[in-house]
Amino acid sequence: MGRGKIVIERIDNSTSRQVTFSKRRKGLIKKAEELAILCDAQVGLMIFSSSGKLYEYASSSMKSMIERYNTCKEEHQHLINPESEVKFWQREAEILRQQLQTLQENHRKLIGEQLYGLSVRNLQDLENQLEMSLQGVRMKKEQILKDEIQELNRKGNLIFQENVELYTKVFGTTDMATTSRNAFVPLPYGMHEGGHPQELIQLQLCRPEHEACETSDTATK
Amino acid sequence: MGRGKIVIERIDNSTSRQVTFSKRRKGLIKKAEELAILCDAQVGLMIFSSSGKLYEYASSSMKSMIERYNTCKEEHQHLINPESEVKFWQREAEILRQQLQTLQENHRKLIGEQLYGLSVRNLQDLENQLEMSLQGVRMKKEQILKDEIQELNRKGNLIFQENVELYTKVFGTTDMATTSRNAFVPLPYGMHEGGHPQELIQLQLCRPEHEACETSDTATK
DNA sequence: AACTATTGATAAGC
DNA sequence: TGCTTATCAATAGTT
Repeated sequence: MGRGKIVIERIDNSTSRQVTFSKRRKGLIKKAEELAILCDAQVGLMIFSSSGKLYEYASSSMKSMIERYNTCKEEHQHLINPESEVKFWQREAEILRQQLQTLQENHRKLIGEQLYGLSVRNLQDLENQLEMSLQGVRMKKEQILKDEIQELNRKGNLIFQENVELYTKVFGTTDMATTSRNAFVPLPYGMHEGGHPQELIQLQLCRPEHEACETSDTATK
Repeated sequence: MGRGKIVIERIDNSTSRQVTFSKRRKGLIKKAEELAILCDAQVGLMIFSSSGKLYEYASSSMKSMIERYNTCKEEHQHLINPESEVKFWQREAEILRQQLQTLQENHRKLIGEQLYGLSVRNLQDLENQLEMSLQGVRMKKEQILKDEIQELNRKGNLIFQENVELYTKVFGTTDMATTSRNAFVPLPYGMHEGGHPQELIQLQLCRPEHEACETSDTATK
């Protein structure tokens, strides 16, 4: 990805090696960070230049990365001294406990418990947040329902067309659509060919409470 | 560098997060290796997927990398300590990390992110939960506002009475009190003679739009 | 350090 | 997971 293709081998010219190191190191760290964020991963990266200078990136902390690495590898070969290791893990647990508590409190506030000590302003923010969330959830729900309906309609159409074909085979006519409309139950699943576009209209998503109430009201009347 | 630009933030959809993780991990390791070769650097890279699996690359060996890292950081004092203690704290941290993750996921769902893969039923529950929360928050907010108003009125009354007393002392009559009492609302802070009691009347709580709707709904039911 | 022509990486789709 | 392809991003070489 440059003006020309290059072979991956040690760059002889020390200046351009240096320049390339600088550029690629930056790119590598950027990509490491992106991976951590995008994929919710824990990434640790350490780079020693040929002159011995250390560059590092860690999505959490390099120390915890190394600890985790060691745990994972079960290589407790004292890569970090044991006493400070105990302290490290104690601190780690403390931090996690803290985070957990904060999150729990947030959660309680969010679900409307533990509202003591909040200002009107805070409550207003919370209210807005909840309304947003609610909107998101409702949109998602409606989307699923709409998709389901569309799928049902699609299947219904297929079945209807099959019916038409079968009818034709049995009676040698395509009249079925018109006759059955009068004779039997109306055609299922919003057929269109020569059919009842109105029925299709009924298969859409209504707002729950209101319309439900209204329809049942008018029905009883 | 794909079919479209993407924002660098946690990918909600777990499947595509997985896929992206796989692709980018590969790319990252490749670039790490290239950097090491091209620039004669020592590169160590460790990646934990969100599910906890470890992937690593090291131009030499990870162990030597870590040792060099520690040396570099001057964190290399070896002391002896029961390993079991370390393990205990590691387990503790792991448990906490787990809890944190669970809670975070719940939280994300609750605030309407990460709704992928939820059933209509789940979404309905979520919606109900959110509505309940919203109600709680709104009640709390109203309570605070009402309390504030009451407090203001109380203070207003006290000040008014003080004013009456002062007035009496100065003019030797309680006339002012009786006249302004005809206006029947207690006088607010720093009111002057013949003040504007109407302004106090406006200090009551109006129901916001939504709740007005909801209450009228439930009322009709 | 900039600047771009190019190559390389990868998002989306299957 | 792997393959394909249209696009975007990284960067090699140059100024």
